[in-house]
Amino acid sequence: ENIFDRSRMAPKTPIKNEPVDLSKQKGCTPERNPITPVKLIDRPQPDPWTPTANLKMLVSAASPDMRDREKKKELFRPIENSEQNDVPDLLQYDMVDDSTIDEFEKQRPSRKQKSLGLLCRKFLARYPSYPLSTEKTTISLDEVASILGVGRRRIYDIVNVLESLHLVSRVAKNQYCWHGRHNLSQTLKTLQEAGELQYGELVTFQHKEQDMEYKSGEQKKETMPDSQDRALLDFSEADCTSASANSRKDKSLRIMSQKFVMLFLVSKTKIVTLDIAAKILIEETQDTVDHSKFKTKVRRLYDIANVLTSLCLIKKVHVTEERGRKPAFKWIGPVEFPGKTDEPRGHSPTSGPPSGARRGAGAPCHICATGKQRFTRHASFNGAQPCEGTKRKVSSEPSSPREERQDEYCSEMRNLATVCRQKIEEDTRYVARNPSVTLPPSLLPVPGDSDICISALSQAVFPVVQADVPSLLLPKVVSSQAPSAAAASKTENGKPTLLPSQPFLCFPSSSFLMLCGGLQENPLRENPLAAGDVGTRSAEEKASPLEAQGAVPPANCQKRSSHTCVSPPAPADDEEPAAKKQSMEQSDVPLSLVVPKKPVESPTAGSAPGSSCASAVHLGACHRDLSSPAAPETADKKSPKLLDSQEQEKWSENKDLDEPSPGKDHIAKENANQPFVPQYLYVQPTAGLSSFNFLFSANQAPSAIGLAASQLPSLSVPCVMVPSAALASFPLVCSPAIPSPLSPVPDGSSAAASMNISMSGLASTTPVFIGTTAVVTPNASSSPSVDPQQTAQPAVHLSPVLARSCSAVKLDSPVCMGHPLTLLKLQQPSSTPVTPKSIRPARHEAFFKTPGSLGDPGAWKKSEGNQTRNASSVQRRLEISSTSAD
DNA sequence: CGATCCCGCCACATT
DNA sequence: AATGTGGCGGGATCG
Repeated sequence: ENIFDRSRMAPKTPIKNEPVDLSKQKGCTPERNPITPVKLIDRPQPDPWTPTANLKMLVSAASPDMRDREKKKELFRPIENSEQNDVPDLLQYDMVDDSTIDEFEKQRPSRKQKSLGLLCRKFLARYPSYPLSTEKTTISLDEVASILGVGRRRIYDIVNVLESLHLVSRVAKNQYCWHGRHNLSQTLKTLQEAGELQYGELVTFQHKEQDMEYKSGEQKKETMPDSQDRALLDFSEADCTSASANSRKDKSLRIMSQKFVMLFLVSKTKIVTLDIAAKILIEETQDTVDHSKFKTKVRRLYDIANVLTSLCLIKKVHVTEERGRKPAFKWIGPVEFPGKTDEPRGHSPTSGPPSGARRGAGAPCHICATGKQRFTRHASFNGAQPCEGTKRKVSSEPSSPREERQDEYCSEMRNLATVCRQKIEEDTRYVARNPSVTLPPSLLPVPGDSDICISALSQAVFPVVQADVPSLLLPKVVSSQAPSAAAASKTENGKPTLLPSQPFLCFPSSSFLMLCGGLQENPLRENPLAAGDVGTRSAEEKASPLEAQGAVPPANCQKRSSHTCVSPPAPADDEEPAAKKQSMEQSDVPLSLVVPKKPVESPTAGSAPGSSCASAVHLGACHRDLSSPAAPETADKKSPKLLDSQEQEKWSENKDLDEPSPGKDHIAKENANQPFVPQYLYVQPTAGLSSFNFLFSANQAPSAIGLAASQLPSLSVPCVMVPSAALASFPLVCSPAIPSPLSPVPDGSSAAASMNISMSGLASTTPVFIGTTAVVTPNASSSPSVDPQQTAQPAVHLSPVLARSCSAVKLDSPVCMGHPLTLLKLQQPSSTPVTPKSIRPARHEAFFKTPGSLGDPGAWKKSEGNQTRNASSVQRRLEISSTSAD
C-alpha cells in the first residue's frame, strides 16, 4: 500500500515526495533512520514507468540499506495482502498512467485501507505473537511508521493500546519493546480483577439489563474503589513506564484501553456497547454527559476497539435493544484466567529492592534495554537454535464461540476464528522465516502432549476457557469435593486415563516444568559462561529448547487437566486447592451470574489464605510483567532486582508447590530472567487451569534462559497456541534440555550427559524430566500431523537425545501420569527442605509489600537459604514446591 | 443519516 | 527551541 501511495504521489512530483515525507517526519532520527527517506526513494524503484523512476533508482542504489528494508517490507506484505484485497488496486495503479493514477489515487485509498484496524494488523504481522524469549524485538516508531506508510501519530494509537495490554513496552524515546502475548493472560487477569473491583456492580447491572446501561452505568461508574483501583492499575502500568512520574495526563488512551478491557472481562455477557462504555469511561462527571465529550470518548473507543479487534480480543457486534440496534463489541479473547488474584497491588515498584538501581517502574524497561545486550548473546544462540519446530500452527481456531445465543455471534466468531487463524499462520510463517526468532517457549514445549494437548485444547480448552467459568467451576468444586469425578468428566479427549483418577497429575507436569526449567536455565547460562565454546553454545541453544520442554510439560498438564478436569489443582492443593477452587468458583460465578465484586475476592481470600497468596503472587507477577514486559529480554541482567524477582518467583512457586524454584539458580546466573520469574508464580494457583499456567510459568522460568521465559507468564494464551507448535518443538527441546542440565547444576561439567543427570541433581527431578520427554515423544509420533516437518526436524536434532528420551518417555508418561505424588515426594527430598520457601517469602514480601495476601509466606519465609539456592536452583524449586505443597 | 474513524492541529512533555 | 507524545474533535466515508 505504501508503495502505491507513493506511486500516487510520485506521478506529480515524485521528488517532492521525499522532501515532503521528510518534513512530515520532521527529520526525526534521520541518522538512525535513514530508512525513512530511503524508503521513499525505494518505492520508486518498483515503478519503472514513472519518469522519476530513474531518480528513484539512483537513490535506491545509493542506499542499500533502504533496499533491505524494502525487502523486509515485502516479506510482510504477503500477510497484508492476504488479509486485504488492496493489492489489486495497487497493481492497477502501478499499471496505470500517472494521469490516471491521480484520479484513481484518491479513490483507491479507500478509507478502509487506511483504517487503524488494518494498520494495526499490519503492525502485528511484523512481530511474532509469542516471541522467543531470547529475542527481544525493539520497535522503532519512526521506522514502523515509515514502513507502514503512516504518520507516526497513528502508530502511537496502536502502540498505546498495545502497551496497555503489555504487548509492548516503551524502552526509550521512539523505541518500544515487543513482548508479544506471553503476558497477555496475566495482564487480562489483572485487569479482570481490577475490573471486578471497579466495575463489579456495573457488571451486575448490565447483566440485569444489558440495555439499561445508563442507569447502572451512571450509578456505578465511579465509586471509591474506582479511583483507588485505577491507581492500582496505573501503578502497575506505571511501573513499566516509569515508577516515578506518570507524565502528562496519564495517557488516557492507555487507561481507557484498560478500562475498556476490564469492562469486557467483568461483563457477564462479554458484550459491551459503545455508549455504555463511553459513559462509564467518562469517569468524572457522570451526570454531565457532555455530548461532545461523549462523542469524543466514543471516538477513542473506536480507536481502541480497532486495535483490540486486530488482536482478536474483541469483535464488533450489534446489540439490539429495545430502542434499536446499538453498536457493541464482544470479547472473544480468553475469559478465564487461572488463578484469581485478589489483591491489588503491592506496589512492587519502588519498594526498594535491593538493587536500587531501578526504580520500580523502570525495571521492566531497563530490563528490556539490558535485554538487548543480552539478546545479542542470545541471538547468537538463537541463530543456532536447532529447533524451531515451534510452530503453533496448530490448530485451533482461536476461539470457538461459546455463546450461541446469537447467530450473528456465531458467524462473527467464525470470522474471528478466521482472522485469528490467519494471524496464527502469519506467526507461523514468521517463525518459519526466522526460526530462531520465535519459538514461543511456552508453545513449543508441549511437545509430547502436544498432540493430545492440542487436540484437546483446541476443543476442550477453548470451550472451557472462553466458554466460561462453569467448566472451571465444576472442576474446582469437584476437585474440592471429588476431583476425580470432575476429571473423569472432562477427560473427553482421551488422555483422561492419566488423570482420570487423579487430577493431581497436573502438578506433576508442572513440577516437570519446573525441573526442566531449572535445568535448562543452568545449562544455558553455564554453558555460555563456563564453556564459551561453540559446543557449549550449541548446548545453550539447545537449552532454549529445553526451556520449551519445560514449557511443554505444563502444557501437558494443562491438557490433562483440561481433559480430565480442570481440577488439576486439587492434587497439590490439598487444602489450598479447595480454597482456590472456591475462590475460583466465586470468581467464576460472577462471570456467569452476577459480579460478586470485591466481596467475592475477599471470601476467597478468607477461605483460603493460600489462594490469597496466589493472588498476591499473580499481582506481583502482573506488575512486573506490566512493568517489564520485556522481561524475557531482561533476563540477562543480574541486577538485584533479579533477585527480587527470584524471590517472587520462589514465592509463587511456593504457592503452588509444584514449582520448585529452579529458577533461582538460573536467576542468579542470568538474573535478568529471573525477575520475570514471578511468572512462575502463576503456575501455582489455579487449579485446573492453573495447571496450565503453572506449567507455563515454569517453562518460562526455564526459558528464562532465553529471556522469553519471563514473558512466559502468559498462561493461558500461550498454552493454547502451544499445542500445535509444541509438539514439534518438544523433541528438540528435550535434547537440548539434556545438555543444559549439565550446566545448571554443579556438575555442569558433564553437560553432555544426559539430561537426566544433569538435572541432576535431583534425582527426583530426573524422573520428571523423563516424563516430559516421554510425553513429547508420544506426541511427535502420534501427532506428527500437526507439524510433520517440524517434528521431523526436531527429531533430527534431538535424535541422539531422542533415543534416550524415548526410553525415558515411555517410562515417564506412565510415571507422570501416575505419579504426581511421587514427583512431589521426590522433589521434596531432593529439594532442600529447609530453605527455599523460607527464603522466598522474605524476599517476596519485601518486594511486593503484600504480606497480607501472602499470609502463608510467613511460614515459608522461615529462613532463606541463599546458599542452598546456589547449590541448585532446581532443588530449591523442588523444595519449594514441596513446601508449597504442604 | 447515523456509525465510523482518518487526519492532523496543537498542547504538553521531554530532550 | 526542537522534538516526542498523544488529546482531541472536525469532518470525510461508510453502510
